[in-house]
Parts: sequence; C-alpha cells; structure tokens
Amino acid sequence: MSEVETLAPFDPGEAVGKRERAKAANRAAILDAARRVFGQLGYEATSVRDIIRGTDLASGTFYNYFKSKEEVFEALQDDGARRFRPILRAQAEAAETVEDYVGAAICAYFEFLAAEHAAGSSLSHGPTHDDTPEMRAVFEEVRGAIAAIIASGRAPQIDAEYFAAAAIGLSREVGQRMIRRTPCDIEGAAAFCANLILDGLNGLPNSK
Amino acid sequence: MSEVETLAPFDPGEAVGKRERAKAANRAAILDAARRVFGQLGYEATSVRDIIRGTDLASGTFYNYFKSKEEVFEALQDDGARRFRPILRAQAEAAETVEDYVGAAICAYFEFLAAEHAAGSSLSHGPTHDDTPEMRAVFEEVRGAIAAIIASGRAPQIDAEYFAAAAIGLSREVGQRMIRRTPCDIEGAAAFCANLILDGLNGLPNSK
DNA sequence: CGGTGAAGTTGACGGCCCGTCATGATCGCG
DNA sequence: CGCGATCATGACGGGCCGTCAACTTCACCG
Repeated sequence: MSEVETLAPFDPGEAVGKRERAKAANRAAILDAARRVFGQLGYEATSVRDIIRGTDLASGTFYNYFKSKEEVFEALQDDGARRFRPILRAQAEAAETVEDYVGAAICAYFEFLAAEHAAGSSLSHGPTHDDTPEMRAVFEEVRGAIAAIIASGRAPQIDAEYFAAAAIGLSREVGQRMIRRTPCDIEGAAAFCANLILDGLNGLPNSK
Repeated sequence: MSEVETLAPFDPGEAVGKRERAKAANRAAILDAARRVFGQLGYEATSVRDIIRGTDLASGTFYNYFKSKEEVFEALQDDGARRFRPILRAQAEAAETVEDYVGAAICAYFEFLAAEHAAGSSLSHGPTHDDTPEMRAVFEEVRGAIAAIIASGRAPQIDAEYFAAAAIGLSREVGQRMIRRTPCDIEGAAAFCANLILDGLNGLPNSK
C-alpha cells in the first residue's frame, strides 16, 4: 500500500523505526497484562504463561523482555517509583523547613498511593522489594533531602539514614491502613504522620 | 523385644503415643529443613522438593503437613511472632506510662530481631506477610496496649490503630537498617525510635 | 497375645510450567 | 532489491507440582 510516510518521512518528536516501536509496544503489552493478571490471580499464583496469555504474544517472546515474573513485578514497582520520584523531588525543592518537607512529602505520597490504588494497581498484592534500583533511588532521595536540610543547619544533626527509614516505614504502614478505610481521609492520615514525626506522640492532636 | 514400657506404662509429663511423637518430629523436621533451605537458596528459588530433600521424608509426606512452601514460610513467620508476643505482652504489663511502653517494646523488638538474625533466621529472605493470624495478633497486641493506656487517661486520645501501625512500620524499617550496620547498636537504634515517636524530630538528640 | 482397622508414609505418575532454541518472518540499510 | 540483523514463534526436554494406590506401622480390643 502506498504509505503516507513518503510525504512525511520526518516524524517530529519521537516516532522512530517500526522495529523499535514494536519492541516498546510488546514490552508495554507484557507489563499491562502483568498488572492485570497480578491483580486478578495474585502474585504467587500467576505464572509467566498466565501473563503472556494476557497478550497476543508467544511464550518465548516473554523472555526477550524479562527473565522471570519477579523481574516483571520489579519493573512495575520501579515504574511506580520512577513516576513518584520527581514529585518527591519537587517537594524537596519547594520546602523551606524540615516541617514543610516532611508534611509535603507524606501528603504527596499518600495522594500517589490513593491514586494508584484507585487505578487498581496490583502492587499491593506482591512482595515489595526495596532493593530494586528505583526503590533505592527513592530512599536516597528522601535521605538526601533530609541530609541537605540538616547540613544547612535547619534541622538537628540526626542520623539521616535512620530518619529517612523511619519516615518511610511509618508512612508505608499508615498508608496501608488509610487505604483500607472508607472514606479514605488522605489529609487526616498525612497530618497524623507529619505531626507524629515532627512533634512525637505528645504533638498529636486529640482526635478519634 | 521385651519393653521397659511394661515397667513404666505411665510417662510423667508428656510422652504420648509413638504416632503422635512421629508427627511432631516430622513437622519439626520439615520446618527445620525449610529454615535452612530458605536461608540458603532464597525464598523464591526454593521448591517444595528442595525442602523435603533436606529431610529423610518422601515428597508426598510434605503435603500431609503443609499445602505449599508459602504455608511453610508462614508457619516459620508465625513461629517467630508466637515467640515474640509474650515478650511484648510482658512489656505492656510492666509499663506504667506510654513512654515506658514504647521504649521497652521497641527495645525488646530490636533484641529479638538481632537474636533471630544472629541465629541465621531465613525470614529476611522472604515476603513478610502481615495477614497471617499470629502477625495480626502481634499488631492487635500493640494496638490494644496503646488503646488501654489511652483509655486510662495516661496518653492523649489519638488513633490507636494508626499509632500502632506507625510505630511498627517505623521500627521495622529502622530495624532492618540497624541489623545491616556493624557494630549493631541495639540501644542506639531503640533510643532513636523511641525518642522520635515520643517527642518527634525535635526531641531527637544531636548524634552521628 | 494376635488380629483388625485406622493413620501415615512412600514413590511413581500424569499434568503443567519452565526456559531454550532452531526456524522463519520482518525490518533496516546499502 | 537483496542481504544481514533482529526478533517472534511454538515445540521440546526437563523439572516440579500435587495426587494416589499400595504398603507399613501403630493403637486398640476381644
């Protein structure tokens, strides 16, 4: 068939070769199916074949893109982390004080979490692996932001690694509970966490 | 062979039928092998056959005791939780104030964690499932203790569920880091967590 | 005691999933 | 065009899965 391409050989922006596009599409198709199937069958129960059956690809093709279902899951998780990191970064740059940063970062996290949850993200059904590159990057982002604030003298000289770990672990766990509650009060949960981290137990307002 | 049993038909304490003893021994052998193999091959990589090969039992026997390797792992985790719960309970009973309880509980947890780690517990290599009965019981233990203290007016009326989740998540994450550090400063890490929870960021001493 | 039935173990079996690979189709490029 | 590189395909051997019929061992009773 005569292509329009002859009249538009240049595709402004990104559209590169057909080959490359197919690759990206296949990878996306696998990730998409994985998201769906993980959510449907649960992480443990899904097999590589289940995932590939969710696409129109052959079983062998899977292994051109991923080594195992574990790797697919990590890719999904990394995807989330990669999308969240810039948000976190923006909070760090906008924040003047530790209080600002902690409050904003947790609020951003909870909003992100709620959005992912609403979108039916299957990530809650699998084993959260913290040792993937993007997850480490998120941790480092937080640790770095805290360390920077400490270095500028706007916070006490505490152990930044422990503090980051504490804030993340705390937010994670409370976030899980928040999502399970209906209605899901993002503001309330974020305020709870921020107050606890900044002023401790005695800084928490008397509520509920 | 003439049995001594005829002279000692009563076994003071526990020694019941041979059958029952064998069952317990088999179950223990499987759990033992699982602990070993999980630690050696990693959770994902180990198969039911790997576990059973670590015993002198036949493959079919495994399924008389557990449904899958997931169930074995949960049993191991539950075992840890079951051993830790009384410790936690003791702290709750001994504690006069929230400050006491939070400090003592975290310290106890970190000591438990360090001991398990030193004993080569394979639990760090698997997916921590919070929805097992014993794990829920541990959470409820903490939530209950906090709620009791609140009810007695010795703590502000905060959301006990969120607070328990926060304390647990925080301790878990910091505990992971603590174990990775050498030397492993249990006291220091526990103090960090307790101070953070009780007085917040500004209550933390300037250290490190 | 010896016999009997329940309880539990064994390992072989069919079925499924794994990861690989030879084959063939498709694309980019000279 | 035509050639080489790239990649999809699905069949294949191997391994693990969970089951099950046969067998062994134990507890109980007459």
